[in-house]
Amino acid sequence: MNYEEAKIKFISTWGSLGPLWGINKAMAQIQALLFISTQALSMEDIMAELQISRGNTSMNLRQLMDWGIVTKELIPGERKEYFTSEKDVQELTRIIAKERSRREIQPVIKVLHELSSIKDDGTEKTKELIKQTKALHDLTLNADTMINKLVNQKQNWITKSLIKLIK
Amino acid sequence: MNYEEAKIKFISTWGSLGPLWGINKAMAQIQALLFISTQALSMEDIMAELQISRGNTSMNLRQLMDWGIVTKELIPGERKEYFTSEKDVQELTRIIAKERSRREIQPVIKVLHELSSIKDDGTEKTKELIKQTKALHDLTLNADTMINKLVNQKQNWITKSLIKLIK
DNA sequence: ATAAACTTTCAATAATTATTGAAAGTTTAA
DNA sequence: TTAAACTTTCAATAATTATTGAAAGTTTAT
Repeated sequence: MNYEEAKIKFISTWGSLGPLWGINKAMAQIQALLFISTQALSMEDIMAELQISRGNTSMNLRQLMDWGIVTKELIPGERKEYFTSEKDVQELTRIIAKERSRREIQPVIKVLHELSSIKDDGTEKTKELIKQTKALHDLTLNADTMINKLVNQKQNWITKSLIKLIK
Repeated sequence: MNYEEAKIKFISTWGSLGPLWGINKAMAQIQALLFISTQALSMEDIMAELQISRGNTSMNLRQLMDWGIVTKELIPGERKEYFTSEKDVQELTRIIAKERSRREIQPVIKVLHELSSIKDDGTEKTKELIKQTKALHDLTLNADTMINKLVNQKQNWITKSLIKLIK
């Protein structure tokens, strides 16, 4: 496998993994392309490389910038805007975990808490609802807290954690 | 908020969370319904409660059974099949984590490993590709290993882990 | 102020994914 | 063996989500 083949395979694999961490295919592919690029790329470059439209490129770049994964880079003397991706995988992980926690997990925790606090009318079904939503609330809250703790330790978090846990 | 309102809210909230852990809305809703139900439900019951078609119900129940989250329960003297969900959130977490690791994370790890092993032709771009796919490979592998370790400790895994990590 | 170089927006369209419902299939009881 | 009770399958359709491309917007140089 040569460089070009490997690059294509990387972009398509990483793109298909996108939905797993909650971003769409094009967005993941743009990020993948920038992630392995040795220099900042213009919108034209990205469009040409991924064969996607200008509008699509623009919108997805915007989203990636909102997430803080991609940044604009202005090259002196150049009119075009150039883009680069965060290159440190640890930092990438931190950003994604934090964003997903905020956007998706927190609201669910709130609802589960609310539901587990409804008035117990003494019926079996109400007791079950309270019990189970409470269990999910505790689990979700704990998992979220743990992920954030792990992810906020900037250095070698996974390695460190593994050593502590597995030993 | 009374029981009925709480039930509806729970099912819809949990349903919307489905995509986050990789299952579709109807599937998540069926699981949610069974999760808080005090007895096993028939296909008719599920269809009526969630207002979804027979085919949809059948297909999604099948998938949930494939995942090992829902089990058939045959009630003596009854012709219909009845369904129940795993009720223990820890066990639920273990099943989901294991399945997702197997179906989605493992294949990506394999590809990343393959890509990080291409021949270094000495060019900067190839070096960068190798370096970055290797970094992602290591991260993904470590994260996956850690999740599986955590999730296989059957008892109080999150609590235990938190104590170790935060202290 | 004007025009060239560039980016963003968004209505239209395409692609994907979920859902339906009726026909085909299966199981059980008599 | 037959028929009733039930489940599964799958082609058609609906709903959702992603993508395009051209018009509108913005910035910069002169």
